[in-house]
Amino acid sequence: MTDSAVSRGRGGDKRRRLTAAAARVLHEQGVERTTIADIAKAADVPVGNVYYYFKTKDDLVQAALAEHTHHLAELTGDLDRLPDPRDRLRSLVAAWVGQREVAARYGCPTGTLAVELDKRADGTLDREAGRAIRQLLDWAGAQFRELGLSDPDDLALTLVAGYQGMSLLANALRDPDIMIREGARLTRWLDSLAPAGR
Amino acid sequence: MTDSAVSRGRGGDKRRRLTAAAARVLHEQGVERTTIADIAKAADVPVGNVYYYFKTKDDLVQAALAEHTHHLAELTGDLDRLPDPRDRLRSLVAAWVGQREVAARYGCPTGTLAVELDKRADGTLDREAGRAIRQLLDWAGAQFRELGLSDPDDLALTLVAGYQGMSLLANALRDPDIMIREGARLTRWLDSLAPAGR
DNA sequence: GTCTATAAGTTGATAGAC
DNA sequence: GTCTATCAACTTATAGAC
Repeated sequence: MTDSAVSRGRGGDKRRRLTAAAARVLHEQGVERTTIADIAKAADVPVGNVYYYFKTKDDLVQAALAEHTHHLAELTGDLDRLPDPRDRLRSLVAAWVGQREVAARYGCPTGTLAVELDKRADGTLDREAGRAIRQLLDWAGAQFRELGLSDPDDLALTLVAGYQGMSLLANALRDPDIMIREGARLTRWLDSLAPAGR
Repeated sequence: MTDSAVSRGRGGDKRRRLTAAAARVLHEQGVERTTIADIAKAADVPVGNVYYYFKTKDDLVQAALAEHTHHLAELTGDLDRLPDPRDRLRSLVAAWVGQREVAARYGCPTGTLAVELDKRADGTLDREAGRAIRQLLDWAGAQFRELGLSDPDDLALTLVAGYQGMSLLANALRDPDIMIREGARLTRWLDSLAPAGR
């Protein structure tokens, strides 16, 4: 193993480690309660060194947001392999329910981040989380459209709103079973949808 | 007018002014981004004087939370005057839609507060917002029960989750129309519910 | 009871050694 | 490229004058 390989293997991935740590810690603690030191510690990187990779704290928040959207893109990419759009949507709901323990403790990563960033009055990152949610809406809308259902965008809105609502309640009440109950309802709802008229 | 009346009229309601200001400002800016000075300024009370009425910042947060639950209790109290439980629920949805501009900018007061407080690892106020939400769940459950529907608590969960979901999406996408679209869907859903078969 | 001044502690960010 | 030491700003909370 060469020196450069060691350097890459040990220290060269610090940016990646910081991004992953930011995604996790910001989800768990929220943006405002998380300090740069918290993220640096979680990533095992010296505090002052963070600023070599990210000029500001907001840059770290943005990187965490990008990490979550990347994660979502991977998930929908996998689901796209399923031939039936309805199965893709059902599997999406199943994936949400599978994350119920995390959701009950910390909520939906994107949803809770959006709530927090939306409180900002300055025009910095207050709209960024909305784009991540729109990505999910667009994908779900495409599935409903492929199923030949009318008002596919309305259906996507209902599906995603259902997910955000059950995540928030599961979190606020600290009860993962809420994800199971509401997830089952969403699945029944998906099964009941049929193309309009005759 | 006596001196004491003046004193009550001008300065004696400072605690009330602080509570009202806290409820509004904490909803708009979030807990962590709001300083005591922000609340004091909004209430027109000198900064250092706040600590005479509230020992800590968390006491102010708790007072704001109580203000929101009080507001909710007033609303459901008014709705209780309607003879038909289904009308009560329909009016509740209408009230939510009526608040769509505020929801699109700042989200549901209780829901967004819950999201933020749930991020706390210390056992201070992290469960307090959940109690406020459970109050709404209980009231809605009672209405569904009075309608003779089966699984009234599940229905209440679906209703409140629908509200929280549409508020979060309207907020994240800055689009009050989402409240109208999803509100109409919830109303149709309420209309469609019928007691389980004979 | 009301308010001013300030203490005590924390955080984001930078300068500069290595 | 990496890290230590430190600054400057901000925030909660208190002490004490009025």
